[in-house]
Amino acid sequence: MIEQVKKTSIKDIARESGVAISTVSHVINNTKFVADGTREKVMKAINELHYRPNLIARGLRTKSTRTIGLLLPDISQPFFAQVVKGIEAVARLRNYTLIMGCAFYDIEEEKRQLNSMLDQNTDGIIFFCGYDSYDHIKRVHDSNIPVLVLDREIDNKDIPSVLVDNFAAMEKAVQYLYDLGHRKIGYITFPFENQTTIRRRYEGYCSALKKNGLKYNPDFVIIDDQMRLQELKGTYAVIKQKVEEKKIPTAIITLADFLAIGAMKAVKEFGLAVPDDISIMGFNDEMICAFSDPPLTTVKQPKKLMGETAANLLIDIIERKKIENKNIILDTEIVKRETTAPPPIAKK
Amino acid sequence: MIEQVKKTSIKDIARESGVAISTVSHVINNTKFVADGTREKVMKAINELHYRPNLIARGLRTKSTRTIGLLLPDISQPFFAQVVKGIEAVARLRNYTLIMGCAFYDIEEEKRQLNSMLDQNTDGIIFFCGYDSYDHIKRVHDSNIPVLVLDREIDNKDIPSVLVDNFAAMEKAVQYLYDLGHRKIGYITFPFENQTTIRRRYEGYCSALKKNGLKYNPDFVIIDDQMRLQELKGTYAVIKQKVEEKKIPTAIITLADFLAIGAMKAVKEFGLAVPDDISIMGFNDEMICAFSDPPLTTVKQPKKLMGETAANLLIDIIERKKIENKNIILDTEIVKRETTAPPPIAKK
DNA sequence: ATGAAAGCGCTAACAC
DNA sequence: GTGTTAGCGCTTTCAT
Repeated sequence: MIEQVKKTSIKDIARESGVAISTVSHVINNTKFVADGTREKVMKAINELHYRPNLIARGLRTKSTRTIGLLLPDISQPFFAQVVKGIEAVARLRNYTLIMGCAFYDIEEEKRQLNSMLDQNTDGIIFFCGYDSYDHIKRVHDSNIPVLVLDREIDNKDIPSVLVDNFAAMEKAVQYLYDLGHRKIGYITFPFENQTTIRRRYEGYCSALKKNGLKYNPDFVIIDDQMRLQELKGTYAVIKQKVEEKKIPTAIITLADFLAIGAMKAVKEFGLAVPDDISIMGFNDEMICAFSDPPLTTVKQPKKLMGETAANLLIDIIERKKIENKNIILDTEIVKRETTAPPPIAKK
Repeated sequence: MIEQVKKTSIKDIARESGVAISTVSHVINNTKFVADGTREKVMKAINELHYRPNLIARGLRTKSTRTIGLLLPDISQPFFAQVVKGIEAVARLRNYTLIMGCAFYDIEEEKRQLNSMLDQNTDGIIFFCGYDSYDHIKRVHDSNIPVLVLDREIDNKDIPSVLVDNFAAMEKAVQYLYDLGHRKIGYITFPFENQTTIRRRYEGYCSALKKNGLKYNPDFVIIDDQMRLQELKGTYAVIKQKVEEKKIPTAIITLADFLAIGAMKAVKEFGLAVPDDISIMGFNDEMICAFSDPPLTTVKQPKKLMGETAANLLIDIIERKKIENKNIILDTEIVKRETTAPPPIAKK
């Protein structure tokens, strides 16, 4: 049978160095002055016995675990993974441990995991994306556990947040296509009843049309749920059908790059050239965008920065640093590549 | 100043329901028979006060935290993220919490994070990929903390592992190209001094050449480090140069899909058609493979399954279940798409 | 400058 | 069937 080797504890160090437990604690934590000689004896014992404080015991005592919880929809999606990279980097740098859970847009699952993180006494929690849902977040916030919402809009400005201005980003993108000469601009999105970030992009699209005197044409707008879990395949299938119905705008902008890449494949199979016959634009600036054929014009979200900003803000709050602004909005930028060009008519 | 609301503890439940603390503990954990009436009273109090056991306190007492640590190179790389998805799913299902750290192939960083996980008393640790390095893993294993290596070969069969047979996989892939008629088969890889998984693929490549009486031609083999951190861009740059030197095989196989996609772009820019002039083959079967232009032939690693298998095996070990085989090898399979075809000469 | 001891919330051995 | 209590490893108050 496996037998756990007993780890050395603060007691062992105290005995070994001939001082009291509390003294050892004070040299470890620098929490009181300890005479040089004593300190050295203690350090010697610590090194010799390879002592490392038990964080669980410390956590029980201090109520601080130096742990942050991260709730997100799905780590396997590149956008999420890249943001998480930023969070992880800062957590590590600032000496926090990251606990991660994926909820796959299931709000009950999210709550379940939230509870299990709370049970672990995480020092703070990041709600990264996921469906809109307010109550459970507010409840945690109200019980004075630091929380932060990342890429997930909620009205309550009391709750710290890190967001991108999705509305402005999409408005800018559509404006870019308009300025290129496009007047039939299509939009592809998931349904967005429960996801404000996605709805904001849609509203940005609508707003840009309006600003430029363009009429909203439902034939050019695809709102479909089958794309959500299968961004590439789903979009491909949906576009295939749309193209057959001959309802084709001169430019399509999508909610996310993978939708754009799926769309591009479908469109090309119908003999349409990108961007000569139709312009296509994505959103996110995934790594792959530079290597699609042709390389995809897109809107860049500062993924790593989003993660870093969120982690830093949350940890600042946990550590009760002074916060100037707890609702941070990050900028996006259009990355022009080769899938966008003036429409065919304009060129003639 | 923020004031933590005191959480309700087992004591509160005992008082509220008029029983002893230990009784409450027993109803929570089903660890002794408790009379129905008493149990009900306790449950009532638990529900009314929304009591949830403090896992930190329990962990201190029981030495079990229901937590598993995961050390990996970089969560932002799709391959890793997809495997992690499998790990996370199983951990969640079996009621374990996942602690994650990225070490970016820095062995010192890996050790640092390992230590911090150990400090947190994780019940087990998964070493997922990363550079070869044995000692720190062995040390943990020897101190009877469950560990598992995933996609990271080490000789010691005492240490549980989940691997893919990289040697056989690459051999099969090269054989596939050979059978298509190719006799000049190139290979693109990172250097592999410290990474057995990557070296195995290379050895599989060499072995397949040999088996078929082909001579190893250094002109067709690219081993370059700049591709590691910038798989797409790096490969693109490297290939660009190679093609200029006119050292072009009729088929190229790569260590990873992104290398293949970078290579494809470079090759196409030189006016070479894929697969008519040159066949290209990747490794991993990333989601994007089906949507590159043309869709990429590749070797599929069972990413999610790797994660699930690893998590299940580790947890089985943690829970001291009976293990039949603690060194699991998973199969790969060739996914034929449209970047491979007989070589131009063979077609004439 | 150092030590003794209480107590964080829980489990489990033991007593009744 | 239920209660009492020691103790997990640590921090922190209070004495000395």
